[in-house]
Amino acid sequence: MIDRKQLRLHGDAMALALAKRGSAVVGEGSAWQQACHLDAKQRELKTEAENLQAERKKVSKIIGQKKAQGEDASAELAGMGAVSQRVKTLDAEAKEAEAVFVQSLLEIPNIPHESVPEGSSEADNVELRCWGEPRLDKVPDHWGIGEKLGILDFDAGVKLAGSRFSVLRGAGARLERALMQFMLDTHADKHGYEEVWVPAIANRKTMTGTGQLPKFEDDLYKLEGEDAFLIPTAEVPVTNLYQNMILNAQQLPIKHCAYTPCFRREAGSAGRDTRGMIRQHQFDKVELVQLVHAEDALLALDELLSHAVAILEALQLPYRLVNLCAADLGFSAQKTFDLEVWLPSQNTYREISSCSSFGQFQGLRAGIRVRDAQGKPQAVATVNGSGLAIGRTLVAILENYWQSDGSVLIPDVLQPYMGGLTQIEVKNDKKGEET
RNA sequence: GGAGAGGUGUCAGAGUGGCCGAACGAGCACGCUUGGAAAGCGUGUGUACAGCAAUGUACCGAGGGUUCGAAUCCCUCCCUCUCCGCCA
Repeated sequence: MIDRKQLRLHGDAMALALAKRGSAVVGEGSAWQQACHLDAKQRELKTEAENLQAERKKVSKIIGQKKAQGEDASAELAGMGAVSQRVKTLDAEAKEAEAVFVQSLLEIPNIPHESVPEGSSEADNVELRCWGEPRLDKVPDHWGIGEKLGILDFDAGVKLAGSRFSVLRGAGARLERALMQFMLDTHADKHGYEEVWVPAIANRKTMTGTGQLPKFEDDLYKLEGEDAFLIPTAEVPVTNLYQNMILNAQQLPIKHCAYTPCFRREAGSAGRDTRGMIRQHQFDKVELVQLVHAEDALLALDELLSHAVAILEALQLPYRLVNLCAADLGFSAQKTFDLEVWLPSQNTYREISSCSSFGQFQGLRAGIRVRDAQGKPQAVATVNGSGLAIGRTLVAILENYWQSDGSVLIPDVLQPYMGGLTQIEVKNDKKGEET
């Protein structure tokens, strides 16, 4: 959530910065315009209601005193009913205005940081650097590789749940688990993150705290009969661990890593990546989350990014680092670096981690604060990123470690987690017949 | 799922219509005391919004209602605990 005081004091500058995301964000009928319009109205109503309440409080006190002393209070009592009615009306109006105001505030995206490149689409994202030697020989799609090895089964996923679900078998399932363990161990033991294990279901308030709601309800799986959702990322529960808390300055930085399954409806991506494991309704991810002082946000982002990078480099997967332009920035993000892994079958880099700073945006929404030097609570800044998306990492390993005999080598660092297995061999087992 | 109890400030815990933003205590901070510490004494100690400020208003799980006036009475919902049932 953007800061309402900032909105009032520096509205024009904010509008300018927001427009980097696209003119519609601050255009006619936008939440931005509504918020600007409602701010003054909402305050006027509140002031009026408060004044009347003060009046009522004063007179009520006198009535109480008089009655206590057995005096006649009918003079004061007269007309108070009407005042009370008026208070009720005004108060209701003020509350309504406040609610609508906050609602529109919640629909305004974060303000891009000044270091975010301008742009109108993902084509304007800026490549910062590449690492590793991209493999340029002909490599089959990961689903082809996986099915030959008998470790990927998309038909089974469809049968059990529907499209965009898959089943891992044998060394594939083991590889998924190995990646999870390797990533968590690395972040917990080497990068200083405290591991947490959290629910994969979050309620509306929690979803609002990190910015998934109210705008993106269609992207979430909602639970029947309950006001709760399957989480699209561990960011949601992990960040909200500190929802409505005032932290001590010494507690920061807070660094958590967590594995969770993630659930996304992929409502807007019909037809994209329909084959394979790239875009699933359910996928595994190890997430990194940091809560820091506002002024440390961008430094923390660099640090967190290096932690995600460390996993890619340990796995010897070629990648490139991209600075997202304003138009491609997520709703809550202030600045985002994407890490894209090389997929030889597609002859391109594909996103495998997204590391963002949210500034105080989530801190303001979720009510996560820390006392400053004066003892006043200030919203914390949040930073998070994938470290990494496990399914896509598995895909990258299949393609980058594929050998022309059809087998796939296991990266050195994963072998201990695979029971010493050094490669996955082609299997010739026949599947049963579908009936 | 059934029955019961309960949700008050950092914690513990009073408060059943006005003198309650809220007792007493603990904790914490500062000061005094001390060779130093403990004890003791004193002072202070919530959040949000509006305002340059003085200050005002709101908040006793959430939302409604009754009343001139609600932490306190009524209704709805949420959550926690205990017992029973079911269950990985």
